[in-house]
Amino acid sequence: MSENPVTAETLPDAPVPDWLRQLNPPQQQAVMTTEGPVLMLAGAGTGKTAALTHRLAHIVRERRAWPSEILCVTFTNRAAREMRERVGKLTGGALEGMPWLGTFHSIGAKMLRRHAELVGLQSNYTIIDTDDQLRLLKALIQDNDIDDKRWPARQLAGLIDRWKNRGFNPPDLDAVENESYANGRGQEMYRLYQERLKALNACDFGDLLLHMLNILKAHRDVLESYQARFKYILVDEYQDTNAVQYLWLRLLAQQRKNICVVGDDDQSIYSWRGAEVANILRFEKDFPGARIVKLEQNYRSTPQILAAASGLIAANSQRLGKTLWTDLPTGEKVRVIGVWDAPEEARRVGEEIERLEREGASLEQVAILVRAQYQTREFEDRFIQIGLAYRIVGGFRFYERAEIRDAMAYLRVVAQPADDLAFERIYNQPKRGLGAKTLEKMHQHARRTGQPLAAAALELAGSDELPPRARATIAELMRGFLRWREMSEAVTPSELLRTVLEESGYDAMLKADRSTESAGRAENLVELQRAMEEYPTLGDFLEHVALVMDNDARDDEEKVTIMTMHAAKGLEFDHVFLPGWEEGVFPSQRSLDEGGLASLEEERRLAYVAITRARRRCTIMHAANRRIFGTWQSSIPSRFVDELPEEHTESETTMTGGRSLWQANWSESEDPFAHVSQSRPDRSSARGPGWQRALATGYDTRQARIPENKRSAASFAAKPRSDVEIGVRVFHEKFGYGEVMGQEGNKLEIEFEKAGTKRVIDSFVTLA
DNA sequence: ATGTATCGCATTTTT
DNA sequence: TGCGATACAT
Repeated sequence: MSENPVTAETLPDAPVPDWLRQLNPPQQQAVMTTEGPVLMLAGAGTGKTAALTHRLAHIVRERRAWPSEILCVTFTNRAAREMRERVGKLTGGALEGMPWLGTFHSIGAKMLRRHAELVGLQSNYTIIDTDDQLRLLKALIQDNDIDDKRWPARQLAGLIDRWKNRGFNPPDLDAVENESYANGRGQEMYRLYQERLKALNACDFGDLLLHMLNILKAHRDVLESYQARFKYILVDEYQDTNAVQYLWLRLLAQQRKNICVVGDDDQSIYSWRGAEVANILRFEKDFPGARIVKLEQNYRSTPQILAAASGLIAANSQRLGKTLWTDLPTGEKVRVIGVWDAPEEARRVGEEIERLEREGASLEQVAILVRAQYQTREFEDRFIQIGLAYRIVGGFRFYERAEIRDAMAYLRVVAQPADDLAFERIYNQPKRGLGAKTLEKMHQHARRTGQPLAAAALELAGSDELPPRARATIAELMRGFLRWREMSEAVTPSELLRTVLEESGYDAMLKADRSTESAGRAENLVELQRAMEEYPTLGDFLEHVALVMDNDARDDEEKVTIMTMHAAKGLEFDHVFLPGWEEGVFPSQRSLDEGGLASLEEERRLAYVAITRARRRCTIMHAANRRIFGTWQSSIPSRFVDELPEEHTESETTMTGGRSLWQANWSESEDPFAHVSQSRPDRSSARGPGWQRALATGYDTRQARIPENKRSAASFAAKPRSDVEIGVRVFHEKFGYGEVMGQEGNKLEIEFEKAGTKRVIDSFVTLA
């Protein structure tokens, strides 16, 4: 059967196998059209992953290719994992490896390990993260007498990143690009940076793709071997590909042209990171005769949600244009709620969620999507107060924590003695009394002798260049590394780490530290050891950390998810809250200022993505006052609010037409000040001049204006804890240690050592 | 070498 | 407002 290829023309006659019947006709077409280029335009919620996974399974089941002959690229580890699982199920789990299913970067890294020598690296090269990158650039900038105030390392990092994304090697930069850093020294710095990386046997993220592209371009034999291997190529989220990724794919697909890309131009939200929507728009030109399949039936959202999103995105000019439809039953209109200020916004969301909970909704199906990370704080504060379980996605990732990176740095030096960046990170961590002066000496010596830092340090320890104390300390540290390196051959990575932490004094340092975080840090390190157990060699683990930095903290408790709209792409929730729809916040001021129409349209696409995450209910909010960078600013509703089609939305506001917000709140409780005067005596004078002013401006009235809602399940009803009383010392996960100053029902007033006085729910603290 | 005061500045983010 | 970096004192 495989010698009789199915072409697009013969498709109509091809019988659709039973197991594909559950797919709709366009999806079936996308699956069955295995030969030749295919562009799948898949709107939000139209079952594109189903189509993609079925297509993969179909190719394998029909024996058109072995799993190892299919290249399937995604952008995130999450997407790759999901794909792997779902294909596994479809093919009866017999699919042992899909070695070439993964993110662009992990596939790039894998290929590069095989051909590293072609770009002057060894196959055990280190993948450095942005933190290392920044430190390296900083040193470079200083060495070259560039004023890092005027030309910050961040900026150079950003430029280099952009150049790499666009496929530029240092010689490829034109005058304009070169001028963009330090008056025409951009190219020079880029070149020096690349040289430095090579000397360190290291790569940054951009290199994983760019080096590989260089290799494919320069070595026909390598290119041909991959062209021959990959009988089929599948690409997810094609609208997010940047120039390098595009060039990569075009080279690899050139021979067989069996490439299927899936994307949605309306969901392109990463152009600021180098993604080029143009890639999807010109696919037909690159691959003449490409079959275009549109997935337009939405299986996710109610007609109202879909209509609101469609109406909004229609305001964009640059679109391929799709018409999403659904036959799901009618639902509620999209709600638009105007509130007075950000704290009230958080309060409203909290109340709504508690209501949903009472109605039987799972917190797992509730999400709050914000434009920027800083907006999460307001909700975090509020949810802690009312005792609502939440999870903030993004923010600090596990592998970005200082203690984890320290531990990793030790392991990196063990695995790769030339890893100066790692050595520099930990040579005085824990504090050993080695400082900037010692480091400078080590650098000098390293440069003179052309050795890595660690080797230079070892030599210095045997000379009189350094004071005796420093020499002894370095010698001790280096003995440690030699011992650990020897040991790494014999024991598992996990055991090695345990020994290193113990012998380096890192454990002892944490134990000695009585601060709030040290206990958590120690736990994180134990968690790291646990995670390492899955990896046979140190190298395997280090690559995993560099590339698969996901930390799906799999906890069993049901929680509301708070995250950015960007992070939410590809996810769905029954109930979605979209706070902060105000001019300047969303669309963000920055994009309005510098990006012009193009970036306004990207913001609009972001709004589209956000709304289409909702399955059943979508609530948009805007506040009239918000504190930004410490100062209160009044704001007007986002233009996106006006762009929502009226017939599918329902507006409500707590403060129009003279009916003021606080009046609305008063009506809920007979004496709104009762609890205030009890727990906050200092505010009993709230009706004085300060109060008048507050009424007029909206400042500083939050405590008074927020009587605990009586329906707030977590705040009331609960019995006070009997084991906590005034004067007791307690521990709180977020605020640390503190002393109980007051108790009222299940609420405690605690004076925290670090965080000041807070009111918290007693179930959130433990006895210290 | 290390701890404290002050200044400045502020998206989105995966790998 | 709150964090991080840098400058200064110990």
